[in-house]
Amino acid sequence: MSKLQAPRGTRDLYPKDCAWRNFLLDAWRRVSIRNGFEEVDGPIFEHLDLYKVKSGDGIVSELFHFEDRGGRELAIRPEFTPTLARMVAAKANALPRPIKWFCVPNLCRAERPQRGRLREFWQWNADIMGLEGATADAECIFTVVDLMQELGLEPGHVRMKISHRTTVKDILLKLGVAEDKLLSAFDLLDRRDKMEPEAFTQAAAKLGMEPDRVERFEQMCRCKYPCGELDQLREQTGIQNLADLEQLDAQLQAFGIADWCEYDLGIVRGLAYYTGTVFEVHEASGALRAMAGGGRYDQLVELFGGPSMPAVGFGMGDVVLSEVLIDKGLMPDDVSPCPDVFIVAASDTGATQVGPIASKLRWKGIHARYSYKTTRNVGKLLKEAATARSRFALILGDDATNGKAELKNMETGDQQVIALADLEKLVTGA
RNA sequence: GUGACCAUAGCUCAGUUGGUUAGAGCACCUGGUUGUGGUCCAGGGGGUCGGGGGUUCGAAUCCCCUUGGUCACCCCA
Repeated sequence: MSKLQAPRGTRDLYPKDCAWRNFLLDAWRRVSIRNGFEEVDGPIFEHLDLYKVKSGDGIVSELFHFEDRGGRELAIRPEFTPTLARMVAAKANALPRPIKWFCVPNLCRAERPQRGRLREFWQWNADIMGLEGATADAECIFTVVDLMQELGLEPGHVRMKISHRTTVKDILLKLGVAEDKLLSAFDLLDRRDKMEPEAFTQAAAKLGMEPDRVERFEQMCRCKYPCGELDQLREQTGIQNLADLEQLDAQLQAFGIADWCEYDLGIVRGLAYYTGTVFEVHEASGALRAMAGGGRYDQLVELFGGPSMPAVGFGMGDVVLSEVLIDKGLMPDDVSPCPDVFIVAASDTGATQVGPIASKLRWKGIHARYSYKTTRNVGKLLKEAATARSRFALILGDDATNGKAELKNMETGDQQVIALADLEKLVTGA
């Protein structure tokens, strides 16, 4: 039995589960497309080396890798970004700018599963490449907000937390952190919640901060600043010119999503990777891990052998998103496709017409089902139609061979005798 | 990868200090005899108690290993 179980951290998607998965993927695609992104995809496995480019050798233990019969080291994709960068780098000069691509790959990571994290999952990625400036950053953030809105989430449910590398850098410098200790300071910022207060203070002091500045540092990284109100941040940091963050702030307001967003200088994300704006979406209470994360990473394409090209993008996984939607009561009970018509044979004569009518309907693109039971008990058959969540039930009696039958609207209960010639029209409402 | 807790039917769970053929609800299937549905009633299938080994006259129950789940650490690209 154990050998026949699904591997750790994977999911079997039964019809209802698969419908839920598609419900999310469909929303991702719908939102991507209306925000002007084009769908791409790449191989489900790549050369292992591709993943070392961005993340170093340490990444190897966290992904599934294998050797093929020719001795090539390969790995199942743990993320899509390297593939994306490779694809862009390969045709950089032929692609019209800006490049706006999205993808909804399934990814595998060899990590221990826990709440919100599995070994195989689906992740929505969208990136804008070849465009500098806060507009592109804001457009990515808008796209994420658009998705949340599409799924019924509200600003009270989730928070878009935003920070900016250059702004935080300026703040750290002003607090007395030396230029060569900046990375360590970012690291400390990232880990602050997992540290004892004394350890935090000690570590901060080591970076060159005076005791009073350590306190200000801690205050700043715990405080949240509303989007559209940067004065608070100016006051607290004593920095008048917040540079890039101001431009981003203006764009977020222009996109009309300020009420979803707040600045949280504790948002750090991948250290060596992001170069400007960084953001994460969290469930409002902060109980779960991030639902989505992204930011600007202007060196990425170059890193993969392409030309220098600015880029901003994000990823959103299906696991935490599902948890939040279920938690908020926003996951529909059943999103499986409903039949348009369920055909019921109420007599032996009617039964002879089930096949011919079903096939005609199906050829017209109508979702038609019928029962495989032999019973003529209409009650039982209607129950089956109801269980299948069919919109209509077509009841075929002895008149079926004369071109007549009864059509029942399963929602309203209305039932009328119809000419089978009118069936398609009645069912499609055309 | 490290640690802690957990594992009985498809799902949610009972199961006395180790003691006869391991139970319930929901779900599923079949009937309620000749045409009206998400309620009824009756019946049925389904578990070698995650798997393997050990202790014992006897193990769902105790011990070890293993697989999976949950949580934290690592990591979070």
